[in-house]
Amino acid sequence: MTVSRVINGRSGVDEETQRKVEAAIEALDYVPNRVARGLISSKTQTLGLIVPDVANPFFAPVVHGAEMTARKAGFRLLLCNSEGDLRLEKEYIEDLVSHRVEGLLIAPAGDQSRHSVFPLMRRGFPVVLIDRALPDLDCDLVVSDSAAGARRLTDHLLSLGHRDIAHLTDADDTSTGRERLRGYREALEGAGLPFREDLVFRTTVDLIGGYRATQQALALDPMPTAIFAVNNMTAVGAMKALRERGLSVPEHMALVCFDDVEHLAVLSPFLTVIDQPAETLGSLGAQLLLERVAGKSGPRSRRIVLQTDLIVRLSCGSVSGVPLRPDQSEEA
Amino acid sequence: MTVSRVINGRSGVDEETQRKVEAAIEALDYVPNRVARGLISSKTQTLGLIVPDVANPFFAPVVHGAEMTARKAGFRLLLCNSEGDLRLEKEYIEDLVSHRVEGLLIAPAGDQSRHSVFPLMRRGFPVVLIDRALPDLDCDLVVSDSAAGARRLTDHLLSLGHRDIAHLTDADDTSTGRERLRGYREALEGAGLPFREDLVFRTTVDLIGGYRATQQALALDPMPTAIFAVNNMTAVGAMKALRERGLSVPEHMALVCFDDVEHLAVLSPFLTVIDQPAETLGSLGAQLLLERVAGKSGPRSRRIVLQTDLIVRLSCGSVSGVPLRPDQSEEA
DNA sequence: TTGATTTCTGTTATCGATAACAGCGCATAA
DNA sequence: TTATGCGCTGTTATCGATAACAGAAATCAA
Repeated sequence: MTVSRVINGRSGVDEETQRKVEAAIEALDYVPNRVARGLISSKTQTLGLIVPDVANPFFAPVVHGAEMTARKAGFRLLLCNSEGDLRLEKEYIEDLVSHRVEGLLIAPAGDQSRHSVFPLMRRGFPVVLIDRALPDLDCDLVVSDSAAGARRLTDHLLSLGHRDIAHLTDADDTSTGRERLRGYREALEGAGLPFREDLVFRTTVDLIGGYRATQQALALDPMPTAIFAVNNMTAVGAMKALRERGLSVPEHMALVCFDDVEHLAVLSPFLTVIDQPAETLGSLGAQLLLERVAGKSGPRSRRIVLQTDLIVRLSCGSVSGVPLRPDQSEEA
Repeated sequence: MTVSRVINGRSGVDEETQRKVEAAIEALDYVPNRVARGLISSKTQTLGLIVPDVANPFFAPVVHGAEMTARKAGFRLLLCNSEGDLRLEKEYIEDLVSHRVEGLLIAPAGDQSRHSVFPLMRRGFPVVLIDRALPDLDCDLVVSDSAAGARRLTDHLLSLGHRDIAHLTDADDTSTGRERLRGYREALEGAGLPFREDLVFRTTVDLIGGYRATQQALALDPMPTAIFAVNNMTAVGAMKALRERGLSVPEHMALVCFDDVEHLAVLSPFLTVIDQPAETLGSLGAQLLLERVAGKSGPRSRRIVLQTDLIVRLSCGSVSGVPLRPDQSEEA
């Protein structure tokens, strides 16, 4: 008991005793057992973060933002990689809960993640979703405005004269994919152009998916003049397919996508993108979660939609001779 | 007690009772408390993994490999990001130990990490180092053969006629940096060329560091004809500096580095690199650690050095008119 | 029928930290 | 002298799962 008092810096311990205890701790390499502490207080000071792909450079700042915010509040963050696999994601959720993390920050693998998340919510377990919403699930949420971003990217392409714009997206099982598709469609319709289902290519939103979808897009006759990839890795896959066909950006094909990634931007400084506030996504998500854990947030769920930035580079060329206008850049 | 028996699938429970218990578990959303289980058994079935930078694409497969191996053995992996900061690294180590992870897999931030790692070893706590060794620390270890890789990269440049080869590396506080510098030096001396300290640029081994070091290298007179960057991010920084000076690879400058990263390779298909078996680094490290946790490994420490692959692309041009020989590629 | 055995379920004690409280010694006040 | 308070340290009970064992009911053997 006295040892416990010393460790936790409580008052009521003689200075002499305190010194003796500290000496003993030093001599024995004693490390207090947080497992036991967590058991009695049911406070593990730990949050869980599940992302579909730690290897995706978009998630690096998300993780970083969440971690910093958690640390500042004296919480640590357990990071798990669901690999976009619903089964694995469910396993991790159960695992983290049984380890008594005090709350979960989840970037869901897909719409079906709701079956894993809903039981948590029903129990009143603190959960915050980031990056992707789940259908029919009234949960704290931090996302960026995908539809608006997609509209801006598409408008940008339209303003440069592009009419046949291919869109590479996922199999309609994420809110981000749906919203970006909606933005794409709205921009087309706003310009009085028809929405063509044959220009929408559904695939896995990674390098290989982008590669294959682009191959299909290039097989169209006439070939589209622009490609709007739903995220960075899909765009990289598109680059690969284009290069193999001897097509270069922006001369033969315009290419735009979501997510600005520093090292990709250096290597392909021509890519026009929508930049999401990834670090903010993570830190705001963690903040909402911490509030909920502390019981400071009411029963109502909070939905935060962050605005995005259009960064115009050189990847869009011009179809009808309309020149590139660098002043369109809205980069900060 | 009967509930415990049902959960753990022990025998000696009536079928009827078992069904009732399972129904109750379902109805109550009951999740067993691993904290309590860990307390009594002191088996948390958890390993810790500390890496200096989760955002570095090199570490993504390392993490993945370690995670897969841990999972297969019924362990989970807590991932922590030390950001190359010794203080943060030390904090995470203490944190994970007090959470009673059963072993630690550490990619150390730098040589000074030994002050955090040594006390663990003294206590007999299971630790395995990956990617980087620590001086005077006799610890299980999985690294790749940096010196040999650096020799091959340098030999490749020499064989193409390059003589003034700049080397971008860190401030001599990681084993990988030292070993790569040694390989570079040995290759030069093997070719009868002097080792020139003025061609070695010490910096932080990230994008900004590579950028600044390259600016310095380009200020030399005569300018080097080749740059050997110690890792992928440093090379990306070099690309940025080169482009700003209007220099392109390989026409004006050869560029080689360690680490092959898929999406970077797609965007810069000219980069000649040493490919480290990153996933193997993670999975072998986890395997050694699991053996040590299980007490299956003796007191002697095991040191595994993995061989690397030279992947020749087009980034090295030729100074003296020696043509590129594509058959030099040793890609699998 | 009675003791032995098997099958099943419940009790007690334990892991380590700590909340709540008990107890001891000493000092000051009445 | 006795009562009251304060400062310090130790005891007991607790968190939840489970090992070890105890006990109850049913079955079997003699």
